[in-house]
Amino acid sequence: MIDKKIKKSNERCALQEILSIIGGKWSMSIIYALFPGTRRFSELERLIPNINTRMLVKELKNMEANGIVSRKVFATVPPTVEYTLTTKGEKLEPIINELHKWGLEYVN
Amino acid sequence: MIDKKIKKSNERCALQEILSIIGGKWSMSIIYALFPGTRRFSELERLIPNINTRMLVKELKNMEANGIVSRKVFATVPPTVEYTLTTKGEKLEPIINELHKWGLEYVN
DNA sequence: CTGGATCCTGACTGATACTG
DNA sequence: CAGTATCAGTCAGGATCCAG
Repeated sequence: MIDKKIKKSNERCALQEILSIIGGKWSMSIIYALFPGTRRFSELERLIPNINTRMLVKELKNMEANGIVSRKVFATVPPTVEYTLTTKGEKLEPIINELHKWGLEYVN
Repeated sequence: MIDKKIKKSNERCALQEILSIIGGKWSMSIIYALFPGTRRFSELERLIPNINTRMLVKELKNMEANGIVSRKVFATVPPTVEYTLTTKGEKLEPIINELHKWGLEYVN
């Protein structure tokens, strides 16, 4: 939706398209929590401090729409939903790890 | 200012501290524009499409406060201000380039 | 040229209540 | 368990005008 507006801008705007996908306040934390593998909704909610349900849902939907995570629903009682990184999402692992290292070295 | 609130959170929150520094909508575009070297304020404004003056000022101040860019003022008429990446900021180059490549490959 | 000041909108947030 | 709905508050981002 937001993408549409900046879609046809020039190459230098690529970074902004990327940020519209993974620049959300919680996106990277979620991706980070998914690196080890599949997680259930409640696991993510527990693993990511201070996130609330609504934001987690929102980011997960956004990232699913952008093909970064895949969502699998199991028709059990109680319901189970699992989130996994797609190949596209996994490619972000080295980048986010580098960013994380940069933060540890230079932040504070 | 925002940092204060999340300062004492645990390690998993490191990503959020980083995002509070370079997660702004325009931060990465500005850093990207500074990779080749020093730029004047008006150069940045011209190089970064769709940014407005206030946001550029704001982000530059934020990044200066976080030690990512350095600001040099020349007392000329008309005034000249040059912005340069610090060492800390230059360390982001490979990361942002990787992110950029990821975007070119996977966005759209 | 390089910003500061102001006003305004939309995104994010927190708390709570509710559903399949 | 995995969300949706609503109200209300804060804050980042955008537009415009003004100043040294």
